[in-house]
Amino acid sequence: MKIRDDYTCPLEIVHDIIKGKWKTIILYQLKDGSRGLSELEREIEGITQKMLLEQLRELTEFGLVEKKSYDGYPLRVEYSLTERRGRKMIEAITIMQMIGVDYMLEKGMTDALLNKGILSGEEIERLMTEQGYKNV
Amino acid sequence: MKIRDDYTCPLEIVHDIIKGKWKTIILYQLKDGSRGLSELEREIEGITQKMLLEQLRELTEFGLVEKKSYDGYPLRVEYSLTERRGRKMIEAITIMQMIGVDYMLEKGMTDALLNKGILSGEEIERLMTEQGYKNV
DNA sequence: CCGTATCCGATCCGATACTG
DNA sequence: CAGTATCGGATCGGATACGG
Repeated sequence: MKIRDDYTCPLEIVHDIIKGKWKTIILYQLKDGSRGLSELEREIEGITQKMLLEQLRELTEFGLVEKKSYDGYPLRVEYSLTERRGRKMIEAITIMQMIGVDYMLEKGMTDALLNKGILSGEEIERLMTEQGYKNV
Repeated sequence: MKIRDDYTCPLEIVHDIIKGKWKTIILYQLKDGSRGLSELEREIEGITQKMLLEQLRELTEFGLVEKKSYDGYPLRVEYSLTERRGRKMIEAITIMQMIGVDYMLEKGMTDALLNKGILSGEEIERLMTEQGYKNV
C-alpha cells in the first residue's frame, strides 16, 4: 500500500491502518507473543500467504508490527506487536471484540463463542439474561 | 450490505462493522449529539450523500446508530449513537485516534492537527519532545 | 430535506505458480 | 520457511440523475 502524506485528520489514518479483512485478526493473534509466518498462516483460518504478507507489511509500515529476520537455515522471521502502537491498538480491538460478542449474543450465535472458547456456557447464560436477549 | 449469519468469531463482525472509508468518521461526528442528514453532509468533508446514507444504514443495522424520523415539512430525521454499542465504539475510536495523532506527529503532519483544532501548538510541542520526534 | 438507482473506474482479495 | 508475481471476479466508492 502506498502511504499517503496528505491526511487531513487522524481518523483518515485510522481507516488506512485497520482496513482490510484480516488486520484486526492478525494483530489479535500477535497479542500473546511473536509469531513466524507459517505459524500465523496455520492459526488464522482461511487466510492465504499472500494476504498475510501483504497485511503484515502494511501493519509494519504503520508501526503496529515489528519484523525480525534471522539468517540461517531454515529461515526464521518473527513478527510481533510494537509496544508503542501495536499494544495500543489491541486495547481498541478488545473493545470492538466486546461489541462483536454482544452482537453474537443478541443474534443467538452462541455456538462459535463456545467452540472458540471465547465464553463458557455459564458466561453466555449470564450475559444473555443480563442483557435481556432471548435464547433461540 | 447483506449481514451474514455465519460469523465464526467476533472479530469477523468487527471487520464488517468498521469497514468502509467513512464509518469511524461518521460515528465520531455523532459523539456530541444527534444530527440530521444534511448536517452530517456539511460537516464531513468530501462525503457524498450516497455514501453517507449507505454507511448510516449499515451502522444502524449493527446497532451502533439509531434513526428517528419526524413527519411534517420540512422532513426531519435524526441520527444518533446507541448507548449500548455506539458509545462503546467511540471508546475504541478514541484510542485509535490517539494512534493516528501519534502517527501524524511522527511524520511531522502537524498542520492538519492545528487547523482542525485537535491539538494546540503547545501540546504538539510537548508531545513531540516527549516522544523524541524530530521537528521537520 | 431525505432517500433511491445506476453506471463505472479503482481496489480488494483469493487462487495459483514460481523463487531464494 | 519466507517471500514475489500475476490474473480475474467481487466489492467499494464517486458522480450523477431522479423521486417522496
